[in-house]
Parts: sequence; C-alpha cells; structure tokens
Amino acid sequence: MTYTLEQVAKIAGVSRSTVSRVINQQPHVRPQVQERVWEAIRQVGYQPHAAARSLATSRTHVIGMIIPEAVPTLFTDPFFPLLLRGATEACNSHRYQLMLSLFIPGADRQEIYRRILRSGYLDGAIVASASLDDSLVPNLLRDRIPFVSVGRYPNGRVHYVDADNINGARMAVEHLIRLGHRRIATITGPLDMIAGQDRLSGYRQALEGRGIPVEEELIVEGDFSENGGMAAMQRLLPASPSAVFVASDTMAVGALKALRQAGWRVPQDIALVSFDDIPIASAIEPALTTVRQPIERMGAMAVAVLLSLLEDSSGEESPVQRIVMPTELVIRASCGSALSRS
Amino acid sequence: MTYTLEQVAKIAGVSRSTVSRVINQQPHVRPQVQERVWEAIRQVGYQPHAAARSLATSRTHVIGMIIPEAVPTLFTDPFFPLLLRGATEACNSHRYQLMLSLFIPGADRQEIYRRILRSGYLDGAIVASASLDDSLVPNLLRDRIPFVSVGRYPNGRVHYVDADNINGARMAVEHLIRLGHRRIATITGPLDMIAGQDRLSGYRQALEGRGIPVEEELIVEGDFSENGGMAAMQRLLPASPSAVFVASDTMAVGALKALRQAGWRVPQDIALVSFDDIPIASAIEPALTTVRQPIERMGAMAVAVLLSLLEDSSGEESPVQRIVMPTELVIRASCGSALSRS
DNA sequence: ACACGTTTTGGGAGCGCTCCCAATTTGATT
DNA sequence: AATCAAATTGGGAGCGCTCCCAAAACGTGT
Repeated sequence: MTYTLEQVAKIAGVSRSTVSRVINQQPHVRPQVQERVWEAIRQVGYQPHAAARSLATSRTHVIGMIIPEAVPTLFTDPFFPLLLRGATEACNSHRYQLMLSLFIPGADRQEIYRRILRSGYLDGAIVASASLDDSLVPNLLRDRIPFVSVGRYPNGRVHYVDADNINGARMAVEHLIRLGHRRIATITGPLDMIAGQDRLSGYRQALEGRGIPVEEELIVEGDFSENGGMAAMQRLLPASPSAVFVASDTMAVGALKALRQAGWRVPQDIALVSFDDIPIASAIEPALTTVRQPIERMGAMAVAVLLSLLEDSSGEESPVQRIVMPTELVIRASCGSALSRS
Repeated sequence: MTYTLEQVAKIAGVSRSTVSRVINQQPHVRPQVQERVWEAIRQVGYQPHAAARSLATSRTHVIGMIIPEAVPTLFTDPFFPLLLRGATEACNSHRYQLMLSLFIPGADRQEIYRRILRSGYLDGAIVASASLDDSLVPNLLRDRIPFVSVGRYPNGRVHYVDADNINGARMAVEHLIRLGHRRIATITGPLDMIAGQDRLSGYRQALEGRGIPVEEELIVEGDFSENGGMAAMQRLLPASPSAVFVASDTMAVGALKALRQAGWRVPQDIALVSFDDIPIASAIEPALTTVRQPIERMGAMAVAVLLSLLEDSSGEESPVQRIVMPTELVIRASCGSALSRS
C-alpha cells in the first residue's frame, strides 16, 4: 500500500497543505501539529512521490553524469570509476541522485541528447572529459542546461573542475631534469583533449624553464591506451632519449613493454615518469614514479559546483567557476631517482 | 522555450489526445494526421516531459544500479565499471536510464533506501554483489520492488545473473592438477559473499573429483583486496603448497608480493592461478593465468532480465530467472604450464 | 437518402504534489 | 470585551501527461 499526502493528512487530522509544509520544513506550523503530522508519516511509512513533486516544482533532484565518448581506457582505467564514486557520495549527502549516461559512438546521439537532457529528467549535468570538438558542450550552452565540465574547457562561459595538469607535468619533468637528464622525450595524450594538451604544455614549460631546447622529434602523440603507449615508445626509441615523460600510467605500461622488448632496462637505461597514479602504477615492476591527481575529490567538487549553480536561483549569469585542483609527484622506482640519492 | 502537448496540438490543428497517440504510436490516427503531427513536433523540437509522463503512467523508465557495500576494491577493480558499462549500454538501447546508488557504510541506509526505492524514482533495480546477510535483498522482496541480483542468491525467489564461479574455479584447479600439482592451496574471497563461497566450492570439487584430499590448512580466507591477498599468502607459506588458486587477480597481485618478499619464484617454486582477468593480470610479471568472466555481458543481461520483469505486466509471479554465464580459463605464465609444454 | 457499425477524434478527469490566496484562529493590546 | 495584526490553516488551481468515454466522421449496404 502506498499512501498519498491527502491520506496522511486525513490520518493526522489536518490538510494536505499542512502536511506538505511539515515535510518541506516550511514555517507556520505549530510544533504540536508538526508532531502529529510526523507521527502519521511514520505510522504509514509515507514517502513523497518523486514524479509528482518534480511536476509541481520542476526540480528533479537528479543530476546526470555524461560521458561523451567511450574512450577505450575509460572503463579499465580507474579514473572514471573514482570520479563516479566521488560524485555519487557527494550526491548522496546532498540528497541528490546521479544518473549515468554514456554517449556511445554509434548510438543516436541526437536522440539520446534530447531524451536525457531535454525531457526534464535532470536538473543539471556533469560532463566528463569531453573532447574539445565535441558538440555536447555547445549544445548544453545553447539549451541553457546547467552543467559543469570535468576537465578544463578554455572557451566560453563553462564552469569546470580540473586537476592541475600543467603543473603536474612540469613537476614530473623538472624532477627528471633534477636527476640530470637533458634528453627528455614525452608521449602525450590525444591532443584534441585539453588534458593531453596541458600535460604537454607542462613538459614544454619545464624544459624552457631550465633553458633546455624542446626537440619536436622527442614528442610523440599517444592516445592514453596501453597499445598506444607501446607504439609511441617504439617510434621514440631511435631518438634514444635518456628519459621519458609519459602522459598516463596506462600508456607507461605499454611503453615499458616496448622497452623490455627492445632490451632497455628501466630505470638504468632510460628513466620513466608518468601521470595518474592508478593502482597498477605501484603494482608493476618497476613501480612507476607518477603524478597523482585527486580524482575522487574532483568528482565531489564537480557536484558541489553544479549544486551551487542550481541553488542560485537568482537566474542570472553567476560568475564562471574554474577550479583547478593540485597534483602531486609520487616518487617510486621508474625514474631511478631520489630513492638512490637519499 | 519549452513546449507542451497542448501547444503542439494547437500547431498541428488537432487535440492533445491525438498528439499523445502519435507519440506513443497508438493506433487510430489517420496517416495524414500523423504526418501533420510529426511535422509540428519536429518544428518546435517538442520533447515530452518525463515527470508528467511518470505521474500519469507510474512508470519512470529509470532503473537503479544499487551497490550495497563500497567494497574497497569496488572502484579500483574494473569489475564494477565494466558491469556498469554493460548495463548502461543495454539501457540506452531500450530507452531506459540508469541511476546509480551507492549504499555507503556510514550513510543512513534506511533514509537512502526509502528515498531511492520507495519514492517512485525507479521502475526496478539491479543489485550488485550484495553480501548474503545484507538486509537490502529482503527489503526489496518485502516491498515488492522488481529487481535482479548480479551474483547468485540461493534463497528465495530472487532473479539473478552470475558468472559460473564454481566451474571456473574447478577448471582453474583442474588445470593445476593436470600440470602435476597435488598440494594445491587456495586463497578464498570473503565467505559471506556467494562468489567467495562458489569459487571455494569449485576448488573442492576439482580436488575431490581427482581423489585428492582437501586439507583445511591449505584454505585461507581473503577479502578480494591486494593487502588481503598478501596477508593470506604469508599465512599460507609455512604449509608450503606447490600451487595456489587465488580467488581474484587483485589478491593474486598481493600474493605475488608476499612470495617475492619470501624469495619464492613464480612459477618455478610455486604456481599461481587466479580469477577475473582484469587488465593488470596481463600487465604484471609474470602474467597471470586466470579465469575470465563476461562482466560486461552480465551487466547487459541483468538489464534484459529486469526489463522482462517490468514488461510482463501480468502482475503475477513470473518464474524466477537464474542465469549463469560461462567462464573461461586464460592460460598465461603464472602457472608455468601449457606454454612450456606446447 | 438512411441506418448502422466502425474508425477516428476531442475533452474531462485524474496522477500526487506545490503554491498562492483567502479564511480562520490566535494573542497581544487597548 | 473589543480590536487588529500576525500566525496558522485549508482548499483551489495547476504542473503536463495518459486514459477513458462519448461524440463525430466515415464507410458500407440497402
């Protein structure tokens, strides 16, 4: 048996409106009456009907997590799961719900977009790692759907949360420089993603900061996948760098395989530093020196920013929130470093 | 500007009802009128309002993915992400949405349960890896909420989808026996999870099937985590088994560390077989021989079963669906096996 | 041209809630 | 005891859709 407001009201001997006020913690209900209403609610285990509420308030208390591309690594890499976990926990504690949407290549994106974003299912959305030329962000902007991007989005009035990829990469490469390396290569992420671009910028900044010339033959584009990392490393071998900054741990695993095949030892023959600090980074031999980003906190932060947009019913253009969270260099064995010096 | 049925109807020169019929593909609308209506819909980009629909039909077209415990490994291990991915894709293609709920320890489970499951947000739910003594499943049963469990649930009228853990484990252990091992230990999963129990059953069955006595000192309980695997392996060392069946890859990584510390070589001194085939299994040295389960397909199957329950509005007790999906042994280096023989 | 059965169409009611306004009660003040 | 403002309460309207039933239109056979 499922009860309605009206029935609870009858049991408590008050009107619909009064019960509604009690539930929504509105003022103007005598404490004594409140008590009676709560008692009735408890008695029948009343739970307000979400759809009816939404219809009346045009708020659903649901936010969407939108993944525009099923990047191959997206589900084997813990980035996305951790982001999801952070976001879900934050939602839980604010009494919001998280709805998950994958915009899988091949699916009818138009159709999905309309069904999810324009049917009033969601109060707002979190967009994870959109590529820069994806139409999703422009569409959301056009339809005035409140959203937050996880991953920097330089153009337009886009609220975002990101890790400090530039400084993280810079720290990683500076560490290699400090260890005496001069011929430092990099395997980048896909350069149509801002994370790929930013990590490359950090690499350049580190070299330029120390007056080391950037050689284009030492820069190879990868795709954040293990195979991509392996292929990139193979292309890099002829240039014989003394160290490599790999833009993700997953690619570093591939690079390691390529090096092993070619008979190079890490870190003796070549030093490796990567990015992400996923569990495999410490499980593998040699353990990877890598840049850690606070993924779970980024998920929670994205929710917090989105909710602030939703609460702020002033209607008008709130200032754009751009949040960059600090990254941290975790030193292990693959750079052949501090461990041996300290 | 967002349009309603009524407004679209006016544009098409028909009534609300007719537009509703067209959208829901009901009969009794002349083709010529249908065309006019579709034209109007297209013209204004009309999208039905989800909440209004739900209120009228008491169907939301949303199903929930409920994770009862935030098992530590749950988000670093790709099991859950892959399950999610399979489920999400299946939802997409049936025009359903997936809502994600974590029942995080410490959160007010009662409150979350009521808010999510009893407010009419969901048409049904998928429950992932519930522990056997969790109250979630009994509650769902009591509240008559349609749901499917991912993970076998032996008691009661519970629909479930699971991997064939028993046979998978049996195959793994039989492989070790075939390689000549007799003193085979196991590191189990948590035994309050049915997956933990079943993998242990498979281990026992394999031994018993070959007439090898099961020795309790060779059975150690782990918890599916890396640290748990390491600790379990350490407890196992004094019994000096010649092979170990570890109930998950993640635990195998831990076990490997323990063995390395103790100076045992794998597979020369001890053979290892594990379960799951997550990416780390092939990235690590030695690559793990392991049992693969079709996680993504299990997610999709869970959705399919749930939708079949939802469609079947006959109301009454549909026969319980118990689906067990085949597992497969993937032979690599850690068992010191076929590779050297073939 | 009429009657009758069938198909197509329109509109009222209702899903369960919130919001607003008007009616009622309360209580402080004279 | 009467007055008035403020606090409290009740009920109508409406959110946007579906469902049902009755009305209208259509088509066939006489």
